[in-house]
Amino acid sequence: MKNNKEDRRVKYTKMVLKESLIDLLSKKDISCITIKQICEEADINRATFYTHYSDQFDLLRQIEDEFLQNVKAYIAVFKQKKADAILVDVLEEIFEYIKDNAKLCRLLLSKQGNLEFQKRIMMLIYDTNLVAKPNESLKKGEEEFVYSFIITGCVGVIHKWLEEGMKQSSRAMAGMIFNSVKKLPVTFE
Amino acid sequence: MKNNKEDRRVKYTKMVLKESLIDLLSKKDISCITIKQICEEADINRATFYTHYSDQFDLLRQIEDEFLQNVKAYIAVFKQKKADAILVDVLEEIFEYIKDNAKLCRLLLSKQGNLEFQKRIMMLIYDTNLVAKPNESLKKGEEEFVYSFIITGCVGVIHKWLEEGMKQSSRAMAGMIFNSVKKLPVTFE
DNA sequence: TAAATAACCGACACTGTGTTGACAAAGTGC
DNA sequence: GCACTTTGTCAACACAGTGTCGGTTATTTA
Repeated sequence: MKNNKEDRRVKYTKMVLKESLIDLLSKKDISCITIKQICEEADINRATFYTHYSDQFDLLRQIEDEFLQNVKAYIAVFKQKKADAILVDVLEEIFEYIKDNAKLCRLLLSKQGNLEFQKRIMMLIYDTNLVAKPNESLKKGEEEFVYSFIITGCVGVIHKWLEEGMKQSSRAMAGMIFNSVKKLPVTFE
Repeated sequence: MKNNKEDRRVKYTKMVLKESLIDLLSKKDISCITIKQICEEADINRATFYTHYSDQFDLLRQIEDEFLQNVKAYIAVFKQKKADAILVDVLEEIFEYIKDNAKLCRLLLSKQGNLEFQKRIMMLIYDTNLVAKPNESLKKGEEEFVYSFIITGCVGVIHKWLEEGMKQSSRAMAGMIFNSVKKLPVTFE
């Protein structure tokens, strides 16, 4: 029985296919990449590709899944380690993580990247309770929009930061976001 | 001589091709749409498509161009008509315009839509001088990020509003944005 | 009405797709 | 070690869509 563990061969195949796609994505748009190309680059038979993924988009989706899973785990560990960490510290930590994974982040947020990924990031931040529910000063219904405003705003800033080569320090970025957001009618944990 | 005017046949062909693509986009992702489908739906010969556009993406790009051009002209007219209009009024007007063109807006900002379009909207707003340069309370270099934060934040809110069926009035949305943004360290015209 | 322009049509070679069945190689449980 | 299962490989297949031809027909404009 193989239980929860994946076959080593499968692991290898998936790994090289992912690497291959990421490599190709830095050169061209996802919709211009053919399955044939991915397989040639990875030196994997085309038929094998189809046993794991339905198409390029499915493969990309799973790369996204993995990335988001990592971020989630990372934040969880950090919050556990420093239970009393204030928001600006958490933000700095997130910017550090992005810096460490700059290549992949830049790809997933590239101009060809779709808005669906942005939305998934929003859901993730929502799940981690990083930002608390907006306070009672807002009318009912409004808080959702302010929340949306903040998260997409943050993603936009991160995008810009990445595109321009991360010249600012993680601390500076965290401070900037913190200062902007604290003025808006929401509270933080 | 045809000078500046376009042949009626060309006009018609381009029009039906655009309509066809917009129609198909509401059903599936741009990269799943074939040129053959677009032409069948528009009842235009496939060879004719190639005399005007290089591929689906080129056609979509030109749809975006046209839309952005309209928005720009619209804002210009409004600002001229009411030279002393304050920001919240301009915002309301923009939300009204979006409402009137909800179908197309929703498509261009759909989850399959790419971030490139978001960027183009940002540039447009920048060009119209709707939001003035951030004030001197910010360190040099920071203002660009705050600006980016606001615009992407706004686009996110508009996206959410459209996706959820525009239940709030244009005035309410304008007020919400206005109240959020005025707290951030920027000035407005 | 005549010349110019644009769309239509059928055909072409070409590339990528998704699936199949037979076979080889690697991993698993005993 | 062994038998058994899983996985990857390979060649071949029919099929879709692509981009590009010339030749023809229809429409527009002057």
